[in-house]
Amino acid sequence: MSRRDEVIDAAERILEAEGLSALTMRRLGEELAMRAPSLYKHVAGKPEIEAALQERALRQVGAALAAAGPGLRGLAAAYRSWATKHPRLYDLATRRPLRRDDTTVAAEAYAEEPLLAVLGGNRDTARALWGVAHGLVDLELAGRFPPDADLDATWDAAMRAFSREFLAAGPVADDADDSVRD
Amino acid sequence: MSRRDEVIDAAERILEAEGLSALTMRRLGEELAMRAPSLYKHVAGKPEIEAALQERALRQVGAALAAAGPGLRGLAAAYRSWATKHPRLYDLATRRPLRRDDTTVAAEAYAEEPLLAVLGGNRDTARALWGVAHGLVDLELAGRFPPDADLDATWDAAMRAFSREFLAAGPVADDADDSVRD
DNA sequence: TTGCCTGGCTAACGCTGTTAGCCTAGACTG
DNA sequence: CAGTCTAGGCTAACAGCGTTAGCCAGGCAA
Repeated sequence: MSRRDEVIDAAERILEAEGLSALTMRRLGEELAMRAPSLYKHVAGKPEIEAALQERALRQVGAALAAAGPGLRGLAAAYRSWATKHPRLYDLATRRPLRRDDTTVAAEAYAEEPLLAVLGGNRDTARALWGVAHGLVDLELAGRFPPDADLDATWDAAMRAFSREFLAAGPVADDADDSVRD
Repeated sequence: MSRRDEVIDAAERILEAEGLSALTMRRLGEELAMRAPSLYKHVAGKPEIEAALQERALRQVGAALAAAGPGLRGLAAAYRSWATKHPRLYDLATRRPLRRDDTTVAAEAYAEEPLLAVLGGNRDTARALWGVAHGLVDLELAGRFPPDADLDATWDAAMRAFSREFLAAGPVADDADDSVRD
């Protein structure tokens, strides 16, 4: 494992355990038993570290989705579950612009794949679905729903809506209790 | 207008014109022809300024929604339009935890009102709808959709799904081209 | 052996939010 | 009218941030 990978590993460890504000170059150096400026021998700067973590997060999400239970609800549950288990990583990965280079774009495509598979390749509905999932997770993680909100019910409402839409829109095998077309 | 309000005004101006990274205490002082430490005579610290801006943003969103065109699609269009016109304010308002005090909670309720009005008071579906809208806007603002994505089509797919769900769920008068029930 | 490159180090810079402590102008009070 | 208090400015300074410059030891290659 290259020294650079060790740096990224340590960054991930600190981020998950102590949060984004603890992820400083000096703290990172401490974790690796070196001084902060020495990190620059292995890494261009903090933005590069963050981009690497974004890429890792995308790959992890992709893997979680690929291993998800069947259909729309399985996908949604896997998404929400991964995000709430790795809130800081999710936060870093989605709450700031993605630096689009070859590796991040590849990771992005990888994460998107299971969605498209379920949706028969319909990109618009896939994006819409991603939108709900991200929106609900994002608001939940930011503590924007009132404490007494029943989020399971909220997700249920959203998924009910979307499974109808996808049934209407194209070839999706989900919990088909309905067949609608317009 | 109190001196404190002038500080918040200046902060809003700087945020909208120059972005979050430009919103520093020294820059803010400059805008008000004073030194940064003097700001602390009017405001407890930067977090308070940010919370005040969050509250303003919520009120503005609420007003935009209240003035929106009819039905679900009007609401969605108004939401997206406000957010893309005030990306930095939207960002600040939604991408970090809300400091819940009396004024922010009141502002939150105010912003939520038009949603609940359209949805006949169903909070779960309202939250789900908020989730999609926020998710799509958030991903758009963060530049997470590929440059060639047709976001109008994406919003359309989402709104189609949701108008069906709401028709099914309860008393909503929207662009009713369908009637589904399960 | 000599030279070079890798990967550590210290010192320092300019930026951030924030605190301590000083001072002055105006208002209020005896 | 004199005295006091306070609101609201100021400078100096601190700790922490990301980052750069420049130095130096160890290992490897010619």
